[in-house]
Amino acid sequence: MSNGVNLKELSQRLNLSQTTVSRALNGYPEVSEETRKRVSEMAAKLGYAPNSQARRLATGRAMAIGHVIPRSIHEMMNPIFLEFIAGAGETYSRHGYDMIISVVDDEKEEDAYRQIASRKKADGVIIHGPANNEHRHKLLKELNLPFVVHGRIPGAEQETSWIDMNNRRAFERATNLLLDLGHTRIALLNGLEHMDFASRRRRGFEEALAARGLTPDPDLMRSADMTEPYGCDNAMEMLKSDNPPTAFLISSMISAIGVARAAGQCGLKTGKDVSIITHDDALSFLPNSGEVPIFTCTRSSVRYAGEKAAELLLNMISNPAAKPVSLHLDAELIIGQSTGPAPAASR
Amino acid sequence: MSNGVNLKELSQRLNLSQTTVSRALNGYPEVSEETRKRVSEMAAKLGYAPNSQARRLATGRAMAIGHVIPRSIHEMMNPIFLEFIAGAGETYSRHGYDMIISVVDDEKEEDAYRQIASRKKADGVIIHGPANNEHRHKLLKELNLPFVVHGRIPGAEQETSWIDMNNRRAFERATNLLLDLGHTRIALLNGLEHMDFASRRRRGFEEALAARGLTPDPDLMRSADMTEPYGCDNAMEMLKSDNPPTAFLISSMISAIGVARAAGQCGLKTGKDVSIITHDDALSFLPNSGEVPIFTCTRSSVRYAGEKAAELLLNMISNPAAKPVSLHLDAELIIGQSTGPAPAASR
DNA sequence: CCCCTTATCCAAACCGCTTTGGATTTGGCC
DNA sequence: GGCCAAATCCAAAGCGGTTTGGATAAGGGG
Repeated sequence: MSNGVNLKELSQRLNLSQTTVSRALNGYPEVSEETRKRVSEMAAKLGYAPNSQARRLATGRAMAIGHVIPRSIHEMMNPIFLEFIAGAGETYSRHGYDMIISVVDDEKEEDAYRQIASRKKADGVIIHGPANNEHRHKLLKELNLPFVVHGRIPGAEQETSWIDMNNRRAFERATNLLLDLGHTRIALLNGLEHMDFASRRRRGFEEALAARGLTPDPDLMRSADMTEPYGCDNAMEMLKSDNPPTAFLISSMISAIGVARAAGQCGLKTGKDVSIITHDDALSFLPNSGEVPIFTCTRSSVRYAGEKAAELLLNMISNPAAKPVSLHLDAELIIGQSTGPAPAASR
Repeated sequence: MSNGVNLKELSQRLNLSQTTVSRALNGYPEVSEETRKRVSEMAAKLGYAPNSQARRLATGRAMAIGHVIPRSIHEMMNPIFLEFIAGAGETYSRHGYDMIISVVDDEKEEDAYRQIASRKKADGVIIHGPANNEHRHKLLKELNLPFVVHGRIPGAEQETSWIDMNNRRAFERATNLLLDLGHTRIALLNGLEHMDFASRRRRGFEEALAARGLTPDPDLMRSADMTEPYGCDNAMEMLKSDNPPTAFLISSMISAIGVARAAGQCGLKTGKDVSIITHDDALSFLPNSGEVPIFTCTRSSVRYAGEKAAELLLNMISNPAAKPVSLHLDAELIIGQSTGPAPAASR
């Protein structure tokens, strides 16, 4: 019951060497099935479990994956990150890996990676939220620390392992849907566009417009942290303008909720007077499901991305020579209650 | 540049013993300032950092705190948890501790704690979301694993260290505010009431009503995971009933947003036709600030709670003999746009 | 000048596990 | 019966730090 038999004591109780006991428990073939059974029974009885630090020291593997998140970046402190973590965490624990998360001051981010490498705190890391001018991957290569990117690093797609959804295509399709419904004044409430995912979404939006000979109105394009008030305030401002949009394309459910609130306050009915398409990361506390989801959306489970990213990384670690591999997830375009034909131009 | 000098190599380069080098770097007094300087310079130059596994093995301290979260519990997979983690994480890294998070199947929760203890994966843990019939603390005591509770364990307040906000009082005050505004039919959209925090909030609500001779209407009290649709659907149902509430008291901003949506869909103006008070955990992506916040709320920063919880725990660890200590945070009652006098009984 | 602190530094043990390189026993085959 | 390979098991050497118990040198007082 009391915690704390170690290998030595266990082996003494069994009249066996530490070697044999260790091998028995770790499934090596050089030990008879009979002894193996005897050993594991005694281990269970005494509640033996190998000290992880000792094992890690001996094997040279940290059996842990690091996630470092700069604390000021709101973008990261967000539920999307959490959901990703949840997915990744499942994979880790299924494989006996620990997940260690470091919340650090921005200027200490590089330091954090260096520490992980030099102190051997983790066998690999995940890069979250790559920016347009990303640099972390270079540091990590230099540090010889395996990593997987959640998202893509522009210009380094070939040489890095990553998992990403098709941001450009998703927003292109969403835009086309709105265009097909007759909307021509479409607002884009994007995430921070110095991030790669947001740039791609914007590109998808613009390209879809361009394909129909439309040029985006700069007044209808915003970019910021995806909070609820961000959605509400900007939508409000646009809706009250002389030439309001009839549709919104939004990068996050949370902001979309804000937009819906603004619409309500303006006396506009969502899905009728104003159309909304949002990206939906399938967050567990913000379900947008049902036969007819509240919001028409492009959906891609970020939790699933977390699971997969973790798998990629663990593979890289156990197979260091392998080439970089990447996973491209396709977002679904799902019709909900928030879209409808553009209202006849009346006002 | 290349990572990987160890203590031995470093000491050889310096013509010193490992002992001296170790002591120099760890600030022990038995080494002259001159050598200490020489040592640290060389360490910096060679990029030396002690291997954490080795250090942990030698010192017997894991220098890590564990957070185990059963994966099915949506309640835990929520942004509140994330925000708490963010706060705690800052404290940890400031003190050189790692944060390890285990996402495990429900039935493996106990197992996870046992492993942390027996394999010495962490020096302590945080208990999240204590239930009415909580049991984890007993296991942890048995395992001799220091812990701090985020929330309170009913019946074990004296013997455990915890940090909590005053849930009962906060909801009592909020209810009183609504009563003062003339509302008598007040709906309670609570979190899962098998959780301690939700029970307390309900108690506060009921006691405030009772103090004015009112008995709560069971039809106006709901309890579930605090999602957006939960708020919307239940509010919708109530508002469409024969005898609708004029005010809502809600356990989470997210659900409050849902309630506001329902109100909008019913053509009711929030803060006029219907009043809303919500608890606000001060989540970074759901700001409810400004001169006049959107929602009238009881506010308590869960991120701050995380920081403090971590501090309590680290103190416990470095001072194992100390008595349990607890921190009781008071939620602020903040007036926003979502409350107003009860409409004259007209319908 | 000698003895006793005090200031420095070191060799070696230890933390608890894995893993290498045998040693010993057993069994099959000619 | 003798020989060789397979099957078991073990002693000891790491892994990379921290820490104990001295040893050595330097300084101070009588």
